[in-house]
Amino acid sequence: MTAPRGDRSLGDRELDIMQALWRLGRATVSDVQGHLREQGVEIAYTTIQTMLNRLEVKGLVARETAGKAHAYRPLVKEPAEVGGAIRRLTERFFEGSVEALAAHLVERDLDSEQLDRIQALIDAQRRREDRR
Amino acid sequence: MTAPRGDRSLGDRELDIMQALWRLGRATVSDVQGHLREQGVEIAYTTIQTMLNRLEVKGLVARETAGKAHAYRPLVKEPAEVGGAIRRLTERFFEGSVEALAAHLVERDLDSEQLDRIQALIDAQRRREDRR
DNA sequence: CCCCTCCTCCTACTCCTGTAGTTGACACGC
DNA sequence: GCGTGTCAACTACAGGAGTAGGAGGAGGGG
Repeated sequence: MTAPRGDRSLGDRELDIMQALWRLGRATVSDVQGHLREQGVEIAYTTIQTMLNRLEVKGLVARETAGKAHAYRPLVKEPAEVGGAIRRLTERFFEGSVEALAAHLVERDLDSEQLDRIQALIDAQRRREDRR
Repeated sequence: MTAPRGDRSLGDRELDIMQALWRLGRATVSDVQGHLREQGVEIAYTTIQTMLNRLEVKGLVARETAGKAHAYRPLVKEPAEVGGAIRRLTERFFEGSVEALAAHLVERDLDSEQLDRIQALIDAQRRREDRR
């Protein structure tokens, strides 16, 4: 009787690595390590290797044998993960309503300059939609 | 050399339980179980008890011996957790910018009716801020 | 007075994440 | 040919989340 799990999002480190792959497009373990190092994140080579292999098992990245080192390629797109993360957040705290999240941001997290810019975005967005 | 961890948010079930407490205010194990059952979530009594006790150790809930059964009370407010969740999301995917998250919602997730309502909220918010 | 029910407390086990060492293959420079 | 460095593959392990069983106490109903 153990947790079947299923929905579960990625862990922090897994996301670090996925993000490196999203930026790099296609990368070896060293590439990922180098990228993370630039971000100030230091992880052992073998750790990254382990994570990448586990991500492959989960079907989130593909491995291509390229010469000596393997190259890994993300199979899910970043937007999908962003969407998933937003969905989880809204389901958890806003009864699944993205609008309620947006309302929360407007009321709590954004200052008036930011509101101005969001305002402009809304206008632009509406023009886009009208045109269609 | 193990993960010191530290930032990590709550797990899914822990959040289920915290949310039950936020709704109920103060509740026994049975109360929580009943509430979760209404939400269609079925967890064993002792499981909830274990989670609550662990949450107490973490300092997220307080336990009060009330008659026969213990009563648990949330020590963190829901808004704080919502804020934390939003912060984590933005840090992860939007370089820490809440505004970028808002922009994402406007551009991807909200339809024009929702934009209308958000628009109205922005206006209201701005009036509130002007007054100050 | 005994049994049933409800609760607490303790214990245990699995899976997943995060971290990394070890080992062995292989290529390259000298 | 031999060291040296780079990789892949395998192995290991700690800690947290999630799940729950079983022992034992306390109280109410018959």
